[in-house]
Amino acid sequence: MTTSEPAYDPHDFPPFAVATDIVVFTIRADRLQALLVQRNEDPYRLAWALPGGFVRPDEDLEQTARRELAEETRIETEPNFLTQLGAYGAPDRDPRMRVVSVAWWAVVPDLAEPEAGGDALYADILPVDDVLSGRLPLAFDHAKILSDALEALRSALEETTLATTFQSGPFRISDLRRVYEVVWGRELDPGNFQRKVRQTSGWLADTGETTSSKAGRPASLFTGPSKVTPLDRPVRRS
Amino acid sequence: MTTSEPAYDPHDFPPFAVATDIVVFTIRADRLQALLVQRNEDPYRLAWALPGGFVRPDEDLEQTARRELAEETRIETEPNFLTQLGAYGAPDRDPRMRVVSVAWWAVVPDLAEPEAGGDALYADILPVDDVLSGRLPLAFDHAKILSDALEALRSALEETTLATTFQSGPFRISDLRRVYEVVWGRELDPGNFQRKVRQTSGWLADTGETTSSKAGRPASLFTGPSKVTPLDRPVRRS
DNA sequence: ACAAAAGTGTTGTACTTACACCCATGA
DNA sequence: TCATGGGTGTAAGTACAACACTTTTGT
Repeated sequence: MTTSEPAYDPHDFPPFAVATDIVVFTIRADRLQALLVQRNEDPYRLAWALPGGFVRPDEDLEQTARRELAEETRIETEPNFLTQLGAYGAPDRDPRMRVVSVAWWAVVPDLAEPEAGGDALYADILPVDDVLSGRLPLAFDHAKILSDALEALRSALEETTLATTFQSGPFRISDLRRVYEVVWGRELDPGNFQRKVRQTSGWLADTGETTSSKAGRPASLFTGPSKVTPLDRPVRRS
Repeated sequence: MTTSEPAYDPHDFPPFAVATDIVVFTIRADRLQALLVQRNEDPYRLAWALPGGFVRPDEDLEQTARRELAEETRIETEPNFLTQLGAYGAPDRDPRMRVVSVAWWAVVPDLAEPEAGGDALYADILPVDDVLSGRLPLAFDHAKILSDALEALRSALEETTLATTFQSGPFRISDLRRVYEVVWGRELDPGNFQRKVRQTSGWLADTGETTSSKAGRPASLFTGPSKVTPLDRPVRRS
């Protein structure tokens, strides 16, 4: 065996830091929004950023993300609440030192105004559009992470029953359709959507309740599955 | 704002190391195989493992993976050859120190017997089945990484034109079908598969050549697209 | 009665599946 | 001639998109 390179010992080099960044999606006012925090530390002090922070020595990666989310925004979550998006580690992504960040994403029903804590000055829920269009710049490479998370979300709506997790209680089929329309930025045929989701077994459970509607015929109310599951046939996006 | 937690400075703690692990799939002898190296260092000295190694201070994550692949197995690759699978960072995954590893995967046509180099004693191409069944144990959490990469590969065959990248030159449609059958572990109808891939525009380019067949009617030879692209309609796996 | 939203019917097209069958070659 | 794999034909079944239409409520 030949060894053309000298042995590399990670102890010889300045340390890496490992962090997490978290994208939490919700729908409010018929727009897709994400939970953001205003930084209270340099670099990017006062800039908006994804919640997140450094992994501690004996901490699991997902646990870090859940802890930071709780510290910075008071949102408490279950294990497996977050889905891993990937690792972001360009050498220059943090001016202080080399940081590799593991990004996660999740969906929550519309929630109470978040409370800030930890390293965050404020926590707020802001439209994803505003970030992607550049009107709302984010710290570090967080706009790229948010953009990648959005694609993961759009794809998950095609392939899984995830959409129901945007709902906090029993919902109408048109509420579910609205989720698709908001996330995909495209209108869907109400009749065809109705059939599609009703025919998919294991997705909706009819509560027997109906809305006392403000306008139009009352709608049946449904609940989603207890766990997000893959769909046999996708809900076609195009 | 309240700060219930003391500020955390990553410099206060023992450093993390960031590494990469790489899954390279190929098909040989009608079996799905992966490139593995035999470790020449503790821990897990002499055990089989995925190729990979530590990220250097000024190195991009994908660049690390490509460099390690070249050092350990002499396989030279282009940028964007690798697809990121995710980050693996359980606190106890490496007994020496805290290591977070970013995993990548890729497909190559069957290749010459790989040459070992760097930290690897040997490099070889071994059946994925043998790892997943437990007959061939791997170091660290590499069996889990390989299993996750296999699922990503199976899914990519459904949704993209990736299958052609298993072929080194012009190929028959039945060669392409064999890729699906080997990766999915399931036989496909030859006639229907033929129509499906021929009708998908942007996938196959007819070279005009045919095989001088050993048995049966000669087959047209095709080449794949220059870039892997998503399919409008998936090749259904189930 | 009218507006509005829920939900069902209908029809054409596209795709999938199973499997029969023909085609072109080597032995 | 036969065996072998390449490739096409065909028909049933399924799914989807477009859109008309009926149902059930509030005003």
